[in-house]
Amino acid sequence: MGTNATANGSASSAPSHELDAPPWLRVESTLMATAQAIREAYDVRLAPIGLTLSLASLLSYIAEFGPVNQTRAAEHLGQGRAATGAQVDRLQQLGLIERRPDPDDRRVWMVAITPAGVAKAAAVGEIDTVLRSELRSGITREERQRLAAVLVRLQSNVAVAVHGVQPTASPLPPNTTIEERP
Amino acid sequence: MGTNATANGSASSAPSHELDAPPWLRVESTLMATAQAIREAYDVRLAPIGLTLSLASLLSYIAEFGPVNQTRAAEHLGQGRAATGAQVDRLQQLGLIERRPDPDDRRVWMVAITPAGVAKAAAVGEIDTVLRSELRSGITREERQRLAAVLVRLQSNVAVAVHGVQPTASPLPPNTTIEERP
DNA sequence: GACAGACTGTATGCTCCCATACAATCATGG
DNA sequence: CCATGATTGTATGGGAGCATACAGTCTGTC
Repeated sequence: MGTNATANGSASSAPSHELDAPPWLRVESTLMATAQAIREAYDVRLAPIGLTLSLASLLSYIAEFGPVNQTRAAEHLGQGRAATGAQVDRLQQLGLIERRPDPDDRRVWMVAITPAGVAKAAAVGEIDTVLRSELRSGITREERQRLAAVLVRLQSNVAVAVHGVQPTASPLPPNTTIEERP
Repeated sequence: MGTNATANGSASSAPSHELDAPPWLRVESTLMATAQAIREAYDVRLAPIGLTLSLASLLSYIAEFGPVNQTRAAEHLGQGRAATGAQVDRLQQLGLIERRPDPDDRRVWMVAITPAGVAKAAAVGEIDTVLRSELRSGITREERQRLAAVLVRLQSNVAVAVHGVQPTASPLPPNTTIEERP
């Protein structure tokens, strides 16, 4: 889980309990806990309309960028094709998207949004706007920008640490958007 | 996945492709992607010694804070008891920890570290130190502190958004440690 | 034109976690 | 004492994702 408190102040038991935590992972730990908490918050807010964060993300993508094939969508979402295929199945069962054959390529399914999907996507957009504004309360825009910059730097360092060099034009660089609009 | 590039510069296809991304989720998206990348980096680095991030985290906790029961460990790691139990099983199979009956309470298993576990925990510590220093390259300490502060604020906002009020002394506030040592 | 290679979507097995339900055990009020 | 409630650890079913393997299809080269 991730809904940890912010600073549990005065625990009742040990006094020097504040800074024990895992002996390693400090900022990194906070970062990962925060990410999970955000994911959870989105899931909670999206549950009333019957979606999860990943499904809503896929739906929004299809709603905005016309019919696409699944590989494109998977790359954009930074997932594998298998996972995306399963998500497409579910969205299709919900009647929010539909698969159309590509006349030019009999292998691919073009995934397109339905009218019901358009409505759902609008609802997702509203929920996102509201939640995001709540999450950003008390955080200035400059802070967000600095945060994003450090995060990007961190991602770059991760890429170097894992793959040796940062992937220049790799097939999966979608989520790297940085804040630039209010 | 999370090993996204930092800024994919000039894609070959569309020119205005840089800032499209998911129409919602901006800083939040970057945050979550970064967290996943970090988790992956730890998993990659820990794989040679046969551990995963969650297992290593549990092992380190047991190594540092003597024998504990599983519920305590689960709370500290911010997980459920079931997941922790499974992890304890695996660490026990690896001979890194052992379960001892609690003489005062026949329900509980006190989880204690073994000599092999001590050695493994030391290896984990080394890996963590090295990787963390790599991840922090090019990021000043002040930036990290600001980052942590914003993250804590974000977590607080999430708690408010999800639970209405931030959990004051909830039973799971462990990961919230903030950077304070080099 | 035919064939080796690349690509799309899917199926399978694996990992990791949660949420619920459950048996065993403690703790407390009568 | 003993019945009721709480707590510990576990079993089970589910969700979500990955990596691999696979069949069907396109594409480039000879």
